[in-house]
Amino acid sequence: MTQAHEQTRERLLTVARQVFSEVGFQNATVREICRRADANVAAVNYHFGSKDGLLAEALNFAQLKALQIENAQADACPKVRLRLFIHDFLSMLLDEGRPSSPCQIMARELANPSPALDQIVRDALAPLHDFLDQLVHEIVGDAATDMQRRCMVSSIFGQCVHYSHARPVLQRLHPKLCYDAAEIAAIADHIATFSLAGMSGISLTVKK
Amino acid sequence: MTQAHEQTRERLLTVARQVFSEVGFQNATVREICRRADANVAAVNYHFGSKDGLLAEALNFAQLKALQIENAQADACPKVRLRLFIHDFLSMLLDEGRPSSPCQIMARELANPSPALDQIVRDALAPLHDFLDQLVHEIVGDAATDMQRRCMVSSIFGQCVHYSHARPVLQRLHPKLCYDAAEIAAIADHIATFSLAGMSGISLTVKK
Amino acid sequence: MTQAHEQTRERLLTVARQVFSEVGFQNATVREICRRADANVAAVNYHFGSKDGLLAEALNFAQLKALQIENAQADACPKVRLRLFIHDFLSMLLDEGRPSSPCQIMARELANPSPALDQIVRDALAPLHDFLDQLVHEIVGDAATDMQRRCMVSSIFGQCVHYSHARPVLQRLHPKLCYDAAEIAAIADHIATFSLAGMSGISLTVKK
Amino acid sequence: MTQAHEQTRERLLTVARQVFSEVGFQNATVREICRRADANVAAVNYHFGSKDGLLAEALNFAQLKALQIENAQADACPKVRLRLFIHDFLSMLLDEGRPSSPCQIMARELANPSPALDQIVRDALAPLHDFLDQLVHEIVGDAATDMQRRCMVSSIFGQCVHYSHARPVLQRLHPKLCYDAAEIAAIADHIATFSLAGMSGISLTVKK
DNA sequence: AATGAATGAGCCTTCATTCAT
DNA sequence: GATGAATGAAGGCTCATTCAT
Repeated sequence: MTQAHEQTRERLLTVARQVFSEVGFQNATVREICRRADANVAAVNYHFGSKDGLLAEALNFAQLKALQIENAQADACPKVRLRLFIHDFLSMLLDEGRPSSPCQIMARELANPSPALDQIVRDALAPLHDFLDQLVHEIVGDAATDMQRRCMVSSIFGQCVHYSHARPVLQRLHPKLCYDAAEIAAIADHIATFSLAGMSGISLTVKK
Repeated sequence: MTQAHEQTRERLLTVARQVFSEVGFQNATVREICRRADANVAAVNYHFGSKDGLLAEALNFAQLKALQIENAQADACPKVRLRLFIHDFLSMLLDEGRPSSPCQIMARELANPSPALDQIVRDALAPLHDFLDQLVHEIVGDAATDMQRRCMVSSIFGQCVHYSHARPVLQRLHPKLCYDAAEIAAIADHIATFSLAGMSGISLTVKK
Repeated sequence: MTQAHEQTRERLLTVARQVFSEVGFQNATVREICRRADANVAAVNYHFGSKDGLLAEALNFAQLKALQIENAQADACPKVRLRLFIHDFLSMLLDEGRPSSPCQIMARELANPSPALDQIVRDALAPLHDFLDQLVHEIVGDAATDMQRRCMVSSIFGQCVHYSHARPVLQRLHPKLCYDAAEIAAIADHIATFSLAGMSGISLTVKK
Repeated sequence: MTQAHEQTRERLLTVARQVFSEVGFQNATVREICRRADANVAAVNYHFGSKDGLLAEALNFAQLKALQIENAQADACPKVRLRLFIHDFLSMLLDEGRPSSPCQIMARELANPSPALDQIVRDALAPLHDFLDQLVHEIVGDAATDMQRRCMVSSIFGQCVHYSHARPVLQRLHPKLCYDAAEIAAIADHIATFSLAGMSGISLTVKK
């Protein structure tokens, strides 16, 4: 029955995203994923060929791409669009309510040269960097060089990802920390204001 | 001869720092470390009790602490001191010439709650955050709230660490990338200028 | 096929009982058990979770319990029942033809506080001591104190177990020794006669 | 300095007897013995060639032999001498105050075909069985066959050793159990009375 | 003579993967 | 098509023993 087949497959993907987000790809075990998906131990290899194959399928960046398209088409000035994008991207990275966005897995695997890094770069990071570069370009104009814009993009992206990476540390430093909607909005607001001022500061420096 | 003992021990620590930096603590195997250090498989357990013990010893943050003390005593205005610190910290994180600074391991383990994360937070991250918070305080004065300063610290720290984390990604995006002294100086300069302007922008916002 | 599963499981249990009987739990290696059972090294952990788990399963005292129930319901005077029980119990302990009765493992682990000693005491030794105490009570009546009956039980039990424990020694002292059915019957007869007379002797002493 | 040499050697033997008594030969580690004896890790191999060699030296049955000679020369009837011997032997086996008598090690290694079993049989068990056989012969005369006397010896010896073997079990069954002098005397008394009556019972049976 | 650093075989266990059914 | 029993490589660790000093 092809329907049951598809259901198992989807259940595996959903569970895999959760588990990969929680403990990382390496720490995740195929057994645990299959157990939680109420599937056979061999199901992962059967449906996806291998654990690596499961990761590759689990990393679906459709939402992230949609975000960029929607943002690019938004009827707002570039600065506001950046502010909006940071908020939406941070939500994907931090919101515990989300169904374990592939972005959270991406963040985890960023620093751990995982078997899927090439794919992640190709499908998510390169487009995302291009998108941000374009947005930054619209904001700072031609005042900044390519290299400078590239650094600004890294600064913005780095700040966002840091809150995902450093969550275990930040929770130790500030035990009250809890990534609810209000907190995420506050962080996004900070990063946006900080970054817009930062970009502006560098543009001014350049003009001199 | 106690010298041979110490030499083996140091060789193990040096190799361990390299391997931990390269592949992370979890992926590192005791066998590989001993092989590269030209020591017996049991050497790690003999000298450090366990793989965890080796990690604990490998994480020596003396250099990082010295950096903070030196910086605090420097005869320069806070903004210049921040600029200097960012440069020195980035050097620890990125310079491939360094003997695999414990800071590089720290960066790797940031997001991977390793067995030594509590130690890392206690010995390195908490003091470092306090140090940066103080420095930011000197720069922005009382214009910013505690919460705002905390966010500024995360923004600065996050940008720095990102260049360490995302190295595999950035090298794929920009194949020419090479963290030599000049490149590190340029990055440090960017982060400092960006952040000082960012802090200033937030302070102004507050005053309104 | 679940049959293959069960067959492997049973083969492992059978071999494990043999090996544990031969060399003791600590000296037994999982590798040797799996090798003899013609199974993979990981089979023990797969089927029983751990070496300890294998021991726990190998210790099945159903036969020993059945022996007690059957004996308690036998239509014979207490003295005859004791004689019968000693014979049956000794058979379990000594008969080389038996599939390495769990009782033989029990005897080995008696003095070696193994991870399963609590289980052994709970499931086998405590009920067995209670059973013997009851039987002794029927034989000597109220002439003996609780403490005296307890000592009688230890004397009976100790004699039986000794032939299991000391087998390596006795075979060195008396090279012709061979625990065949006739020999076991002779030993059981001796222990029973010796013990009945011993109990009687103590009861008489008490009355004085 | 030969004196220090001898002192280390003796300290190792003393500690080894304690450790072997406590945890058994197999569970004992050379490191632990050397640590407690305040000696070098290599001391055992240096002084005794190997761990097995240490066991061989630790097993000194002089006390046990002295006991037998003294008992044989005692001015008392055979039955009283048996009673005395059982008491003295039990003291060696159970008294925690004693400097870890080699007999306690012997009891532990009885059932565990240890590398020193041949030596134990030759030096301790064979003479001891001969001694008991002689004593039993004096008590029952020629009424019992060789085989019967052999069984009587095993019954007596088995009862004694059982209290040593089964200590971990007996302490679980009767938590108040504590082998002090009074308790040991009581147990010895029981075994003696029980055994004398048992021997007598068998002798009578024979005559029929 | 005596040390202690170093050895390497071996232990139990975990895990992604395979294959007969 | 789908299962789950079975696989085997590899991991961290322990321990008696060795050998240069």
